Amino acid sequence: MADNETTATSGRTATLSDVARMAGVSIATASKAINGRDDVAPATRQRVLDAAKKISFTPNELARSLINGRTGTVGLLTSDLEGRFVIPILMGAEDAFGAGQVNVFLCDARGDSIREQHHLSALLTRRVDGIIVVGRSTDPRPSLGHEIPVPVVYAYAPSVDPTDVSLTPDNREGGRMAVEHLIACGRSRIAMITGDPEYAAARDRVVGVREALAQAGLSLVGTPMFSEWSEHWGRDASALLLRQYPDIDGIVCGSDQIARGVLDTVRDLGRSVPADVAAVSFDNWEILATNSRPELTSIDANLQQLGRTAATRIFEAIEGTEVTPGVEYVPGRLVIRGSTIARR
Amino acid sequence: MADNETTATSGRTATLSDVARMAGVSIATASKAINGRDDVAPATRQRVLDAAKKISFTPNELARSLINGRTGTVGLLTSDLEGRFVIPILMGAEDAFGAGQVNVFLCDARGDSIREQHHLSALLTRRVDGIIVVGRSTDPRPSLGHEIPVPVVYAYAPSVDPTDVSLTPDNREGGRMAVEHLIACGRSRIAMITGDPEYAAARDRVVGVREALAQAGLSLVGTPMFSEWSEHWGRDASALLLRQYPDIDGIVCGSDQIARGVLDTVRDLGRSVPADVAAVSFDNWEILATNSRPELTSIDANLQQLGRTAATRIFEAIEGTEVTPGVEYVPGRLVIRGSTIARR
DNA sequence: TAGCCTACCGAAAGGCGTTTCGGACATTTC
DNA sequence: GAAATGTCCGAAACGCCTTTCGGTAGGCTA
Repeated sequence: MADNETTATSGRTATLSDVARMAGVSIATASKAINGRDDVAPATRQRVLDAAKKISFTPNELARSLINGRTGTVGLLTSDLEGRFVIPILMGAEDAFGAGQVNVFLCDARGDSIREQHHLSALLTRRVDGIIVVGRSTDPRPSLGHEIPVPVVYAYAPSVDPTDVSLTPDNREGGRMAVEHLIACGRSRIAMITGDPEYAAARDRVVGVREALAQAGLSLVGTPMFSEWSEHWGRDASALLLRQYPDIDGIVCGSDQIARGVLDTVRDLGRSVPADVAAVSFDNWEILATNSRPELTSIDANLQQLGRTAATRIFEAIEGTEVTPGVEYVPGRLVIRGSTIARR
Repeated sequence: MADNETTATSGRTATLSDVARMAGVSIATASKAINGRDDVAPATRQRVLDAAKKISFTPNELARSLINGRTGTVGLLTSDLEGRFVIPILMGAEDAFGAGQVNVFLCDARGDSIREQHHLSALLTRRVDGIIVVGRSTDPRPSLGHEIPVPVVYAYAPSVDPTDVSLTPDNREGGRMAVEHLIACGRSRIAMITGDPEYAAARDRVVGVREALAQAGLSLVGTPMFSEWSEHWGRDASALLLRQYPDIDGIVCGSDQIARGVLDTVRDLGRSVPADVAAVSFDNWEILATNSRPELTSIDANLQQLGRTAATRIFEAIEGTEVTPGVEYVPGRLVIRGSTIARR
């Protein structure tokens, strides 16, 4: 009677030995039966499985991990306060790993390197199989170093160390895409308004813009306007620009925010978008891009793809495949909306 | 010679027995020395600590967890595709747990209950100490049930089951706060434009708005305008409203997006914000609220606080403290900006 | 019938720590 | 000088599972 309490709710969660006892087999056999290994008679296996189901047994991953040295977990170390980049990257990683196969520890370092270090050691102590580091801009960031016993991939912000593995959006190619699209829309008097020149993203996109223009035998109208990533600057800069060069028919905006400011000003000046002036921007931040009038044509950085690739790289490194170090540039994707092509 | 390879880079990460061997003590003593327990002579302890540092030993959390039954991990199960709610909640939780003490598994169910179930069992198999479930709206969501062997707290979206522990923003109180602020700003002809009436958030806020108005001897101008959470609707609804009731001097907007539409229309109609019409909105989504002209006065849902509280509840439940079930309403916070008070 | 294979099962080691408990030795106390 | 007390350390069990390896029983061959 005392020992008859073999039901599910006995003490805490069921263990393998509970199952074994219930099925009248040894622990070893129970393990083999549950894991689908041979050397178990069909009838025995069924008995074990029934018992397992009855007490809703789930194997303890910790013990498993302890044995095979793999935890099936990955750390995502971010400094992206808003989660704007990290969430798509997380989703991409989950996709690549296969949902439920791998779980992700998300740690927010909040731009504080002490906190980052703290989280890093916590992740290592938990024996994650790999680490993805997500920066908050596309500017290169310090490396975590090479003392880390698991593979590390830098996403969004590349590592300054060329021997690390980094993935970052291809801003230069993005600039080219923007211009090529404007040209395809029949524009030729193209200007550029962008954000803080301290940002590599701002500078790289200008480079791409210039390249594409040159390739088409054109050049930028005026100089690229650098200042800050705000609607305010978009408004001010476009006012300046359109006053000085009234014949502008296309504007590349460094971000969706800037583009929204530009749209406001263009409308205030009595011009129409896209009929008179077409605008392309960057980021494709849905909340901004699809709520303006007209909606914004924007270059999406393909972050989910970036996350998938990051996860794949981690995977490869874990499997022992040689991963070539360096920065890999992930191409963006042009999302066409009303700011360049009038809806019918 | 063969066994002299006791340096850090021998095989893989160092284990406790490496430390013990190096310090010339037993594993038990090494453990005690490192964990600061008594029964170790100061000199011995130092020897062990030196050895540990030398080979940069970090205890394997998995083995630890296996012993004491606590993993120091928490699952954050979200359906919030954009990460708009989940990130502040994550940060709040990290704060409450103490950075590095507890790590958070972030799982994105993407609104798919199959995937949610998948993630849930993955979390349980990893023996998380607790689970926070984050919904994507403040509408009640299905319970995960009571079969789960660890404490569960529902954040943002409460559980439909009143015996669960839920935390959700106090939208009703938010509505009151909005109106009280408008009244304090000298407004008395107040209307409301909000989103989809299917959302509890939309309805609850209206209730609060009505209460506060009644308390001041006022009533809503017109009926609350329900439709969708978009700038577009904000524009259309405010145009309708201001045509019908030209003397409106205050508008409560159901979201920042709606408010931005309202701002556009008010300006288009030649009125000024806040001089002629003041506007208060909800969410305090920085990107929207601080980039409009004027900037938006908005009710912040205090999500970080909500995350902290959720973590605290989990903690209490883990510690065995009795947590009273039911829905706890977390008050918002009025953030005053230019849409209600002209900047000097 | 002896010998051998095969199919199935279980004992035990191992992974990495923590904790209990008892032992060895030194020091005090009467 | 014997007993009692203390200090410090180590053997071993434990947590939960996987895996190796040896053993048993039954069936088969010669």
